[in-house]
Amino acid sequence: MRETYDFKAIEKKWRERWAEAEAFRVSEDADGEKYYLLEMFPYPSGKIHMGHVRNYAIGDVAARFLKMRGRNVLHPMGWDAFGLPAENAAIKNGIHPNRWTSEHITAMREQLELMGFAYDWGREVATCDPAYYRWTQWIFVQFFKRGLAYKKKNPVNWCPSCETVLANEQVADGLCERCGTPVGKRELEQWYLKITDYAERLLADLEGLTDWPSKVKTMQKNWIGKSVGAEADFPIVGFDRDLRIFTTRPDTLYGVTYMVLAPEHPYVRPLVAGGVYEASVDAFLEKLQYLSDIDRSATTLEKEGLFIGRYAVNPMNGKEVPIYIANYVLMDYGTGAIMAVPAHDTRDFDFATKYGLEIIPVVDPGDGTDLEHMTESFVAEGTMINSGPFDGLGNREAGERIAAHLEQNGLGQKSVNYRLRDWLISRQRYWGTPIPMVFCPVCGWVPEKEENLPVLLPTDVEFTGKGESPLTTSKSFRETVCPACGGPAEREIDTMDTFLDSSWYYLRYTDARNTDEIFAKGRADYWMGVDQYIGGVEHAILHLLYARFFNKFLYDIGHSPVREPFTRLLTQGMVLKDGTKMSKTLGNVVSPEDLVERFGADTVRLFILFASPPEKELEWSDTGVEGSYRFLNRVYRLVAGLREVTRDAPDRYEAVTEDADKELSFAMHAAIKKVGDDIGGRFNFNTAISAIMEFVNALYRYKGAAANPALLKAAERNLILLLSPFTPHLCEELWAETGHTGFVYDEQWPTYDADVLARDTVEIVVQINGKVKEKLRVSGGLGTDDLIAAVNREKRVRTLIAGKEVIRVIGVPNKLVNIVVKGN
RNA sequence: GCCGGAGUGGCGGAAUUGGCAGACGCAUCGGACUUAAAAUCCGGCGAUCCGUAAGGGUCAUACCGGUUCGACCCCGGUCUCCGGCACCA
Repeated sequence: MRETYDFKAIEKKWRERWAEAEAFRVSEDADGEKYYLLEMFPYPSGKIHMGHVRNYAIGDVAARFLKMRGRNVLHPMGWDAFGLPAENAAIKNGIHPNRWTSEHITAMREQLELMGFAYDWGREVATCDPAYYRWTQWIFVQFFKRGLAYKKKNPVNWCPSCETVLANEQVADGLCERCGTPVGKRELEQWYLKITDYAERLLADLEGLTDWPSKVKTMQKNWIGKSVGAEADFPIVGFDRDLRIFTTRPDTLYGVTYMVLAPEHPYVRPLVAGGVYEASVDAFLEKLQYLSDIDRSATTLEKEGLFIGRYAVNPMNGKEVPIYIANYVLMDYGTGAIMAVPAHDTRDFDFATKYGLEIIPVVDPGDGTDLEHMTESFVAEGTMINSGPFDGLGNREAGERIAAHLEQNGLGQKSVNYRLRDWLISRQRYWGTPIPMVFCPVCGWVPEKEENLPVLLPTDVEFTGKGESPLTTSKSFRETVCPACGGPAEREIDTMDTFLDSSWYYLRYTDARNTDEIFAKGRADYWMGVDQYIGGVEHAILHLLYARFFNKFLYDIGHSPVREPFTRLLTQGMVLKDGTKMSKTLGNVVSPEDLVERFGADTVRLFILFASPPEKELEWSDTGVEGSYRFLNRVYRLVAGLREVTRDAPDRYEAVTEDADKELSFAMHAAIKKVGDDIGGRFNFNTAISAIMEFVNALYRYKGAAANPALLKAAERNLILLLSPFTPHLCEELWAETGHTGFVYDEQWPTYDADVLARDTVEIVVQINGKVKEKLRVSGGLGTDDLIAAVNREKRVRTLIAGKEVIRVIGVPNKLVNIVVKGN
């Protein structure tokens, strides 16, 4: 064994051996209960960053650990390979996106392999591969066949920089989530997926995800945004149609003092046409047109509105109230119209105050609030007033009864609304999955025949970065024949949002090479669901919601075997430098490659797992990395130094009797227990590593004592096993150097002996009035009474309580005795 | 504004069920080894007070209060920071 830890030679050697042996291939036939461990696959940018390293190191330790615990672990990797950067490179440098992407995949795969991650590369997928996107298209066709994919003309979010439309989910604060450009509106005919049909299930099934962070569940819940209430029809004076509104507060119907329509509401024009209000309404609408989406949606924006000269009739009491249009009512939620109850809604209160509108309280908080002169709206629970037959009821019950009254009298009905909108999936880009639809002048929109899939991306396109989808420039692509009638027809030229590609990849991994079907049912049945999914919290809403939606759909049509795809979810924290996110613009990026070059992959893996628990943010520390490197050297030297003693020692050790031996034996079993519990339970890798460090420290202390070679040999062996999931290259080397054959990865995880951990004597704490005064050694395992008796016998304790009145004594076995005394 | 989460030494962080606060590591200081340095090994290291010393006292987990024999942990309130949503009727 060499004197020093030559990580370069060691890591290269074991990488090659693993690859040769295809050590990480798995199949359904292997022994052991299956475990599907998945990390979110990366976009092939060409370079891995610390976030990737952290994400995949967490997964890799878990995978290796579970494998050693006897599980049949599926741990695949692939590429979320469609997307804008490749296309932008094509526009800028004339490289075809396909070449750009495959080169970047190759580069990144090498970097991942350099880290020593145990993937089954035989299942690698790339979403831009026709063998993959064929099935993305197939899923789209299934959606279409069941009426869940439709094309609709609508004002859509348009990013002028990316030159494409965006889903609502991809607009943050009115800015494009990708590039930060303010998003505008365009009227376009686009494809949508009816995710709203799944809103209720996506919401309800969150309940069952007990091993998901509550934070993520809350975010999804808020995003789906379920509101329970009622719709009601308000007749409009002198108009032939009723105005339908949605409210979550039917209890406040008697407090309605005006109505508000969204400016885009279809009734607005007919209601003002030819009248004196037409000109001012036009002016108001024009002004709104010029407002960008950000300004329009800002909460800080002053509420503005306009009376349109019409009145509506309250269906409950016949009261006539004025109709307004205002910038704070949205067309695409509810019915695009509201009843305004300023007494019990903050927004309505603001508006009413500004325009001098009537305020009628109908819910009394019952705390003496002066309802005649309200200074703010009252939105909490209370007792009904000014509400005819409903006076005196609790407002909650009144709401139920009023909603029932509406329903019975044909004035409205109970209703549920979701904030979730249908998913706009058309993108006017080249580098994505073609939408497999054909427009026939006779048959309308027809899906491509399933046997003709995939609809391949054409190669004869120009990348100008302007205007419509680059697919329009292809001579061959657009013209086709109708799959239904065989007549001349045109292909859809938009491609899919890349989020569709990543919404089902976890299913494809179960049978990644299948050319006949999306995946064999038996294989998905065996592997699904994903037992542990790991990724960044930035995907808490979009990716995870879409993936759940796709899986539910595939479940409904008999393909996915599970209702929820991801049983357990871990969202890892960001890697920070100097308290902020690493970014090129800030120039604080630490390159994994450089660090691997200087310290080796094992050191980087160890540090990134040791510095912080996985779900927390991790502050990067260069000196901390050096510390991890020192530790691995220390381990290497320790094992090298022990060889002399352990080489010829027996494999089993007899019961230990010497004190020093007992200490080491205890340290060993304690480490086995702690490391196993910490990895197996809550993924507390940082404390697991601490425990290994303590074990190493104990071994260094022991080395000087009269050594028991057989015990040392066992300790050496267990140390290597415990450390191996974290620093696999080093441990394979040490495993081989200590005379073992085969991969340490294939070994059994060690077990501990509970009897060793139950020590003969334990140190217990003696407290007086809750303050630690003394520490004593007593026999282990004493019951409460025996413990107290033992403590009472101690001279030192009797001195402590001499002359004091003992009121009470509390004993906690193996821990402490607290003596409560009076006086000092 | 609403909804989450978090506040512990110089720093990253431990404390698994209410039971020794600060494990482990980083930084730093001291010692050994060395001609010397690096590396390595050993040791000190929350604050403060008393004591020459051995040793002992007091305070301390953002802040205020409560429950309890005992609180970083549970309860009520306040502050700060981070994240998500944001005119969704």
